[in-house]
Amino acid sequence: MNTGLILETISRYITFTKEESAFFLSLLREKKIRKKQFLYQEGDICKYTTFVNKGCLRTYAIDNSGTEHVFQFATEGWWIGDIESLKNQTPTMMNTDALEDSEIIMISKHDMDLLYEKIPKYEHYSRMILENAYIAHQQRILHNICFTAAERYQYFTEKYPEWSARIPQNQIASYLGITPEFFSKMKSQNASLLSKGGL
Amino acid sequence: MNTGLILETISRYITFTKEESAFFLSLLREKKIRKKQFLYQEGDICKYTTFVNKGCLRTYAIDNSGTEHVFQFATEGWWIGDIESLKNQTPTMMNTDALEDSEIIMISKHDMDLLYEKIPKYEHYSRMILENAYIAHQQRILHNICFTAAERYQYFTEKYPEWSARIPQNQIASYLGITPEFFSKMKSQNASLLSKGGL
DNA sequence: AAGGATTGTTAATCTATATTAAGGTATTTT
DNA sequence: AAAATACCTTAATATAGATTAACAATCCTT
Repeated sequence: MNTGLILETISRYITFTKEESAFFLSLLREKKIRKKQFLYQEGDICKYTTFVNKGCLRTYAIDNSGTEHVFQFATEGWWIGDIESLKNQTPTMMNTDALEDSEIIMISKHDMDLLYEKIPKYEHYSRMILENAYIAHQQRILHNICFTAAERYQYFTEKYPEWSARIPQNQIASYLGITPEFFSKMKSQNASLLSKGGL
Repeated sequence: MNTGLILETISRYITFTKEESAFFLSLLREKKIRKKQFLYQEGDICKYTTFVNKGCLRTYAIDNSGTEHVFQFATEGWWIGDIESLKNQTPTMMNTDALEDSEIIMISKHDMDLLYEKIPKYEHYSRMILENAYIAHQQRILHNICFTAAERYQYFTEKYPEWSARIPQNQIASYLGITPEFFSKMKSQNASLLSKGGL
């Protein structure tokens, strides 16, 4: 198993001793998941939190009329999972699947709790990344409330240039809360504005 | 200072020893804040996290055209604050003010860090309430994406019946992401649907 | 390399919600 | 208790973005 990325990611916040590191590594399970394959489907109870080692996953919800809405993406170095389902062991309302052939590392809820118990530092790590995730959500809510679709799109490309190039447009449109048709229209309007020297 | 509520709130997750409790209490500062008074304004760097002992506060952002958008409410027993500004010591993009004459308890960022250091348990408490806040945000994002205004309103009244009765409609409309005019229309349509036996 | 599936574009029409404007009721403040 | 402010409602009109539909351009897969 390739554990370089996950250890490096964590080491940005906390430093494991040799023993702690070994214990941590003993809890990891690797998994490969093919493009389009599901990791979780609506109704499942999430037992694992997931770290992406390679590839790209997404979670999305389906509304009453059957339309998919992307909640989050995760590429190399990102954690993904429905914290609500994981924390409360309730059925998730979301689907998680792979947008590319991917390689993931999973830790079970049980082992996470063990981790918090044995390595209190890990609680600190969790708080740090939770704070970051909370902040990202806060911004997303504010943007959905305060910005137009074009403004949200611009922010997205600036914040996630790599995703902007890597992830299909219809998926990004869904994340931004607009239809692929409108996304396309918006892009071409932006382009014509630019060519006319607008802005 | 009335510290009953804050101690009870925390005791739902962790148990302080006598000494820990005394240390914790030594870090609190009480403040009274009148209706309409600001606690923070856009551009301020938030130095304190805030617990509401009595009354009601709100945070809101102002968009490019000058419209206010409520991000969160907090009544008795709730924490309120811009975690981003507090964590990174960057200027906040939001305003926090009181909707009613209120009584709050504040802890400085410095003292919070002290708390995490001296009482590692408190890190656990923070992770727990952060997880809850994260989950609430996740739901709000999904609802904004998947639901109509009427559905969001219904969910709000079910989840926060007390707020629904206590907080002015124009503020709730803002929280839901709609205008007070549309809120009013929506309500009367719901009422007429009900009176005709619909649903 | 052909055929199907997936992804992206364009354009016409539609709809949920915004905007504007006006008047009505509470609730503070003086 | 008058005046001022805050809050709520109704209705006409406007608009950002959705929906539908048709067609290109990719990309997988055999």
